Amino acid sequence: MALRADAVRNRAAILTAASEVFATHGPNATTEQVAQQAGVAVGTVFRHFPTKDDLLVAIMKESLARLAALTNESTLATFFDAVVDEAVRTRMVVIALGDSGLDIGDALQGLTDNVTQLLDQAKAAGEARPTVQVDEVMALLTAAAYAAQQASWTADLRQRTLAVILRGLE
Amino acid sequence: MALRADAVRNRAAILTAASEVFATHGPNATTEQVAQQAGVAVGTVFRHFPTKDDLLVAIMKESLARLAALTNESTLATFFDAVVDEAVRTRMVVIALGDSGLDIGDALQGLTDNVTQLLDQAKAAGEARPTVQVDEVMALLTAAAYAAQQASWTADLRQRTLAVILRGLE
Amino acid sequence: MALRADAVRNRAAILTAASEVFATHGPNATTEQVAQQAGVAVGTVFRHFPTKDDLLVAIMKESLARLAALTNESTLATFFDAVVDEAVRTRMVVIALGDSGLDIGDALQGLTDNVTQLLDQAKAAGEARPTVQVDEVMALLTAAAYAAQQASWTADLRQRTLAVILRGLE
Amino acid sequence: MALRADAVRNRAAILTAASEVFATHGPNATTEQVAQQAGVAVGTVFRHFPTKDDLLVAIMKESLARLAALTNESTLATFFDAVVDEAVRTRMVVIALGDSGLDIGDALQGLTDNVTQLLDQAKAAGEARPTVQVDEVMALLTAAAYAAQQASWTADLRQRTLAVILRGLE
DNA sequence: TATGAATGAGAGTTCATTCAT
DNA sequence: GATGAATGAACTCTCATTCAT
Repeated sequence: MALRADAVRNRAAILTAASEVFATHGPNATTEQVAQQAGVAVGTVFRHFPTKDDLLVAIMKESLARLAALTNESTLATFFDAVVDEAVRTRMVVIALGDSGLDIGDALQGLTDNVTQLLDQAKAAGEARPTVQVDEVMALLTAAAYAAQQASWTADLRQRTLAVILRGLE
Repeated sequence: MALRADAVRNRAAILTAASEVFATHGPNATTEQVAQQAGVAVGTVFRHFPTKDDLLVAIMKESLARLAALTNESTLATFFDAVVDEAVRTRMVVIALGDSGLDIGDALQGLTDNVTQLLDQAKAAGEARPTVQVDEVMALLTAAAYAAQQASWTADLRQRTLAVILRGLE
Repeated sequence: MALRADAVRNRAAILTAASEVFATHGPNATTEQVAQQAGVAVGTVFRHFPTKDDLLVAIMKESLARLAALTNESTLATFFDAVVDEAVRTRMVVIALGDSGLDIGDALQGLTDNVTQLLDQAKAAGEARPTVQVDEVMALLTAAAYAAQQASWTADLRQRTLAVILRGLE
Repeated sequence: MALRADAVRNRAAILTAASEVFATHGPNATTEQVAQQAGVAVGTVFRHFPTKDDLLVAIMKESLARLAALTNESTLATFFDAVVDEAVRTRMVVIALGDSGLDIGDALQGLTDNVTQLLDQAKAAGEARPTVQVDEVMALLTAAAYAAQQASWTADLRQRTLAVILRGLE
């Protein structure tokens, strides 16, 4: 139990490090790089995440969970913003939302459930037309997340792009 | 001259092969795989494209050029469709349109010019509001191309997603 | 004293576990596996046996000691049987008897002494010809132990193989 | 075809090197060691033998084939000698004859066939009793091969040990 | 003394790239 | 120009051993 504290701290450090490293260098960044950034040895990374993919999956799920948690206090509009924020911070969400071969189906489903509620609220508020379905909203979120990766993406461009999507949903 | 013909044929075969291979297995596919698919030896691939990145760049530019050529006979709506088609065929465009780190700036600029014309026509036809700028259209094209990668992307979902975007541009 | 009891119990548990684990998975089995089987943590294994080789040596010596103890109530024939039994139970004896590089010289010498007596008795009983020397008997024991490892080794095959060797000693 | 010469030479060099290295350091010796001994880079070893196990299997089969070839000009007695020779030269035979998890079943069967003939001849010549079966002869060959590994194995000891076995077969 | 997390040297394997033929 | 074998740096993962708790 005592040692557990260190372990928990390390696990967190590794996840944080992994987020940063993969965000900066993409998913091909080395496990070694992650370890260094986290200030631990490679072995420690592998003890916590037996496979590089496990690590990837973990940070993706974290990202998705973070987003799912936000849906409570969001409208569809602010949620699009949040997704873009997350996508900019960790390049991973986009891979997560997109079609990686990694097993994150459940986390994705969880998010989809929350987005469904958001969509229903938006419909009730007259901000989304009744015919809109969740899957296209998810697709558009993915799309927005992806577009947000561009280096040239300014605050202004971002605002204009999201505006188009939101207007399209009405 | 006879050899030159072979070389030209090989270059084409390699590009075709690369498109297929990278479309199927993603950009981490092996140069060796490309060579096999093209029916040549690895050395030949490297003679034509000194670097794997060169090969990647080449097929991206091809994709972008193909799209640029289409703008003549397109409206904004049909062009979105075309981009999605190309994105589905070669997974590369999306990387090309997106922020890959590869040097395809010029090809991208060429496409942007053509899209500008398309946008102007759309505005003239009342299909895009006057305030819309090219960069957000490019962003949305990228976004659509990306969303199109999903395995779950059905014809119906595609239609609905693009509809949202197009409606948003009006 | 109370703790000492624990320690003693642990040492025994580790040895037993190691026997089973190495018998099943060969000498490349992990120290971790041994620890789990013994129901202790790795650290404990290393406290008792500073080196994996030490552990290997310990269980080998145990095996050899077990066999040495048996010589009192054996004839050459039944002893061959006993060695084969032990070899089947713990894959280690065979390594022990063979040329492992591990330091078990003394234990081996102890066994050799006992076998010498067995051989003398056999000669007296007319079951081994006078010219036979211990070293070839030891070699044949090793050989039998090794042959016994085969997966295909049936009770019948075993009996026939040992019969040949025993007949050869007469 | 031209390069093939180099490749063939390398393949042979690797096999030879592997034999020596594994004979000296056992099957846990590194692929890197093999490569160095062969005077090639690791990649070359893996090009010829995609897996370390493939390499192991290859030299085992070579050994077994070498032995199988010898049966033509052997009697049971001289064949035992030959097996022991081979076992001393390459530690691998013994592993091959024994129960490795490696897939050499066919090569082993091939050898068994030849030994069957040798046994039949021995029976005809009155040097093996009619009741002896091949499987125990194979077991004894394995056993002899194994015993031969001992560091202490002198020419004299070897002769005496094999004599016991051969006498037992009569 | 026991625990089990951390270490880090290595092992097997891959792959872009080079170069002899 | 084409071939495909060779290269070797790099990468993922393992495991004996150490050490903080």
